[in-house]
Amino acid sequence: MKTSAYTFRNLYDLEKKNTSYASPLAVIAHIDLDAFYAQCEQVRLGLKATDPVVCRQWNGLIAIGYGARKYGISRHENVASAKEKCPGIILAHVATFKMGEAHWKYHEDPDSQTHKVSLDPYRRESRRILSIFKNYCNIIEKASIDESFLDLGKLVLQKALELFPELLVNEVGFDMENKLPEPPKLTDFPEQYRCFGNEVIMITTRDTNSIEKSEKGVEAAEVYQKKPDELIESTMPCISLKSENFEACTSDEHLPKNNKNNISKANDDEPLPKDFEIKDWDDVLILLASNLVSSMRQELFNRLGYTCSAGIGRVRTIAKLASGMNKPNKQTVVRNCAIESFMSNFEATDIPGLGGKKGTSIARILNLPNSGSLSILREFSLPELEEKLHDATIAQKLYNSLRGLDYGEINTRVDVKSMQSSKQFRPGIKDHEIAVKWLKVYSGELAVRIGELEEETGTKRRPRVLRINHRQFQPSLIQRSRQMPIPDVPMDKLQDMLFINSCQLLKELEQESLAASYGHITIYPAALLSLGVSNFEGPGENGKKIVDFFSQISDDKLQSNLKKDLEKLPFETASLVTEKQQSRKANPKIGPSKYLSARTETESSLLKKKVDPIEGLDRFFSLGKAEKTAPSERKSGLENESSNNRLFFPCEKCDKSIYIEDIPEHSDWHFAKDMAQKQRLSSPISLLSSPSTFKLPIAKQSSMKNQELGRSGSVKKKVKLEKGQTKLKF
DNA sequence: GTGGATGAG
DNA sequence: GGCTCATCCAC
Repeated sequence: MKTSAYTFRNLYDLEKKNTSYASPLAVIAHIDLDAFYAQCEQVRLGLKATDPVVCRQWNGLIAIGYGARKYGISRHENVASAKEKCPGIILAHVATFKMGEAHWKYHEDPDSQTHKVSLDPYRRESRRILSIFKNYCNIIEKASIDESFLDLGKLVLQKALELFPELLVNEVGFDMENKLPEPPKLTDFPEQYRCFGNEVIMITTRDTNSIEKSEKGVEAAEVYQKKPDELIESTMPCISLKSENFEACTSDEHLPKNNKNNISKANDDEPLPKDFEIKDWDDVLILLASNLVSSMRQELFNRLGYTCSAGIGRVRTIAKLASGMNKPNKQTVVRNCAIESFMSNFEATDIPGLGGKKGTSIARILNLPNSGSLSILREFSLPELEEKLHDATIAQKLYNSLRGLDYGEINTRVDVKSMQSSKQFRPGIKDHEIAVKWLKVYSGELAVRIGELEEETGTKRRPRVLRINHRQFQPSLIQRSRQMPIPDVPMDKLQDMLFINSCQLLKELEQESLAASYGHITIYPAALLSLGVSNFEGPGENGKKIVDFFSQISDDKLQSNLKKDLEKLPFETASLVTEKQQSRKANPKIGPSKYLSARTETESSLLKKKVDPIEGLDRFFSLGKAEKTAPSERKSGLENESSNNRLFFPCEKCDKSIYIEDIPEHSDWHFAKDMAQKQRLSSPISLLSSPSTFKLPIAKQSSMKNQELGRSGSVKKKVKLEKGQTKLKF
């Protein structure tokens, strides 16, 4: 009688979140929505999965539905060639913001000149989908908008204990290091679980039939595919959910057919492969897991109409690679005994995190072939890898990955670290004014998303850093960004605060460019303008990235390693460094460090005087709450736009009308005046009510009436104060 | 902290 | 290949 290779400890480790993923009996699933954006559009438009739907962004295609792939349409194609291949193609354009409008919408004929892409609909669907999975499994990590990892350990353990009472531990003082009892035969298995579920492809091995690779101890993979109609009824833990009103697609032949009325006992006519044999308890667990995932996918489809592909295996890497193997609408199960042969299907660069330069560097250092690299890689011993890669940690991780031993936790909460709203411009943005309008759109989008994040997590989470980024191709490729701290403001003021500060950052970019080029060239035409927030503060610091197991490999490290291996590299590296240094020197007047020190100085001096940023901002925005005027008449620059479509405020101090994007600067000017301080280059909006201004009595302010506007010299249109408009207190 | 680079889809 | 998003890392 043979016993299990696993211990009771291994099994019961599955019970707890912080040990389950590390058990050799761990069961991890990776779920990946099929052609997600395209499928979202297909569902939104009430189409069938077989319809040729593509998701379009301007004239490019960003997702090709599987119905359209039949026509040979792929990414990297434009609308014209897609139409050619498939005249009946359904081109669904992504939702867009129209310049100047606060909310995205599915515009009829969006123009990249006047519209900006919004991915919000997909984020929303992503959340709905995830919430379905969460009803089954609470250890779930959202890896991206269309991917998630699940730790199924606890669920399959529960099921296994229910089905196989011999696994229960009743004795006091039982030694958990004892081996598990002999695993059940397939025939001992309850009939309903004697399959893997719907549309499952099992990666297994066959002892009897080992081919050439067997000499290296690698078994040949055998692929077994279940037929689509073999879905079984799940008795897995599942909260009963009321069905939603999705009706399309249910008749589609490509999709799972069954619902509660149409369940077949799976194994009646089509059992598991004849030579499938439960080798050990890991097979039992993965069988249960596969059934569970099948049910989850089924429920997702029944309720929301989405299909997905899934991979199931011992670790994240395996699950991830497996989910990509068979698409769409299939799940791939990798038994532990098949890991080695399974991995041989891939290249080193297929391993998550090694897809780019890092993987290439490693391949070069280790002299890996273009194909079959993973098998070769596995021939390196750990010490060899350590020696060649000059990094024990990386070597270990790589070594483990190749063998499916790279146990990684499933992080229930992956904290968002940054958000960004950006857009590229084909003919570049031509001037400041247009740029400001886009900043308005960006800040609106970001504010909404920050709000959604807080709603979703139920906790207050705010970004602390605001960053603007710009790129231009004339005269050469120039890319610059500027950032500043974000003050804490109430949610309803977030958008305006972001907007005003982003305008300030834009000005800094413009000035820097001006200074750098002796006044002749500005940042326009701008080929890219983006606004991002980062450094979220709030609860939780357990964020771990999904893909990047190899993030610690610094390029420099790899470069220096390459240096040691390849003689010629040092020259390249050296010349690169020189170029960088030179480009910095080309801008001697206003270097980043100067900005940095100037701003820091200003801030700290203000902070010393204990200016409350929130109070300051409240004051700044107080006009929006003015009760003296009727709501209908109340007008502020924030809600009202002047004839030329620019937002403006009247300044109480000098009675001039100031465009909103100029407010920070204008305020700066007053501040500078008051403080007799010239150095100031920028300040976040929270500091607008600088100490002196903040306390200035009205009378004193009027004495500044005739002062000229700020240093930039740009022309400010004077606008008459409208009826009922409150004066703005700077 | 700031700015640039990289990875992924 | 263009576009968008997110994160990491050197300075």
